[in-house]
Amino acid sequence: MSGDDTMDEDSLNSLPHGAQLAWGLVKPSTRGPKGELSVGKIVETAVGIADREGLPAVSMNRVASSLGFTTMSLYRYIKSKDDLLMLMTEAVCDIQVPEESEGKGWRDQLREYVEICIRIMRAHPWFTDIPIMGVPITPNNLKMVDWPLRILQNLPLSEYEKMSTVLLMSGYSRFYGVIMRDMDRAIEAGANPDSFSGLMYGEALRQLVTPEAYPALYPIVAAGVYTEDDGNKDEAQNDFDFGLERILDGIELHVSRARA
Amino acid sequence: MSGDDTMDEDSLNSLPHGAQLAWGLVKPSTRGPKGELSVGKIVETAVGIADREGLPAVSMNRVASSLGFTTMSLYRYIKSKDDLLMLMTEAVCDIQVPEESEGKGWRDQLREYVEICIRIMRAHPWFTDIPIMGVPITPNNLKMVDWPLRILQNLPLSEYEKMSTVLLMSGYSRFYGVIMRDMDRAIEAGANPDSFSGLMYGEALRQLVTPEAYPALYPIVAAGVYTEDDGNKDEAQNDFDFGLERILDGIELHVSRARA
DNA sequence: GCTATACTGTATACACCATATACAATTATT
DNA sequence: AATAATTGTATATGGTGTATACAGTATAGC
Repeated sequence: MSGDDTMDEDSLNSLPHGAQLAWGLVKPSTRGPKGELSVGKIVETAVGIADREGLPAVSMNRVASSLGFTTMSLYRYIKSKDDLLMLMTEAVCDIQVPEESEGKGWRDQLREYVEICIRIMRAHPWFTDIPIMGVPITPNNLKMVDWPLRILQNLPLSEYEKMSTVLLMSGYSRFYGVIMRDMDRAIEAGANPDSFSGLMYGEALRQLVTPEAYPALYPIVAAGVYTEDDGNKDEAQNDFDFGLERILDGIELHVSRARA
Repeated sequence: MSGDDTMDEDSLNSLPHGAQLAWGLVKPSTRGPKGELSVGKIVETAVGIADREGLPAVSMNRVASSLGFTTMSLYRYIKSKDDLLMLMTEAVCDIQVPEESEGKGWRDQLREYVEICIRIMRAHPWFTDIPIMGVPITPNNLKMVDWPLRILQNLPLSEYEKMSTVLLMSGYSRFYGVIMRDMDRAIEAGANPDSFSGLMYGEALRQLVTPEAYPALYPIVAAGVYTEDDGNKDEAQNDFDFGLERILDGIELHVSRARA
């Protein structure tokens, strides 16, 4: 009945405009000239700029003029810049979720999940520059929640625990995504020889971090383990794997306890 | 000899100006009128504004006029806004590291570390709005690295593993700091009745998340487990504890393996 | 087919933002 | 007393997101 309809409409309209666009809830208009632009083109252009020049380069003006239009034309398609940012994250999360690879156990599958999360963040270094506004509410982003939940499906965990586990995994991904993004940036800056971008922080810290004030950190800084902006990727990979395996171990332990 | 001195000076000067200030490396000037402002006052004011009105409210103009000065006066003390942000994070990390509480084991101590990290982020919700520019290089922030390293000191882990573990713990803290910050914000917005701030997302998602497209997520959304912006803090606390215990379990397992 | 309507892209304007620069006032050193 | 450094300020520049008003255009209903 129509009462329900309007109620549904209302709750759908309460979504941010970006989310409404992502879900295909915005009806295309028939009257008036058909738009030469499109939400898709705008988002694609914005992602391209962000990929090449970083998130700060993505201004409404920049995106519009890249497309050969004026700034304000974008607002005929997108209500605000926040909506654009939401759609950008949505666009790069349009991945193909692997088939329910029967052979692999949940550990391998979770590793795969984390790996793909991080691949997204490294392919689009601006990704983690966009602050988390809240829980995912757009289709592709929700796929990135549904997928790991499916991996955990047959484990003896409560739904709260499953959700917690997914949060844990995605949090770990995001955190290391940030670290690897920073590392990539440092390497890139290092490749550019005339930007000495503070790779000498290590030397400065070696002077400032005294054994008295920082007894546990001192040997690490002294050994150069702390500031390896030099791009020792293998070590970062080891760090990453180490943490991931600890988390998986912890989950496995919990699962085996629950089974007993 | 003077050659070494200038080299040291150089490496110290390579630090961002904010870090130089934090380490007390900037010599006060003798000539000219003594400043009526001070770096301390500026940072304190900025932190106060951010605490009360959020990070976007912290503009150079706002900070300066709060102190009764003009915008540009701040630049006599601080080179850039980035430096101000760095000093803000430094200021709120000026915590007292607990004594080497002999009674407690490393698990309890790590829990304490995470707890304090999160307390900082909740007391200063803007904290996690500041993007991580790189590895900590200021005194108080380094204390927050030294402390957990000290907790791990006597465990049979390599220095790389210790560093990885600290990264893991601080990453987990930060991730949940973000979640709890968002939750606090949602509650605050909910307390303000005329801002219906999208607490109806749950209803919208219940329409959009179908069992076909999101088989594993569907029951969670349907049960209302997913979107509890309603401020069910206990559940968040459970989620948080659950993840933390899994991580600690994983570390403990690794340690006991290393011991064997 | 005509008209009313809704939509398009644009131009202009506004209120911010960080910060470069020039300047007068002030103070310690020479 | 003269010099030189440092302070706070006023002004200006080039950026940001976006509200608003407007002219042109394509469709819907008559």
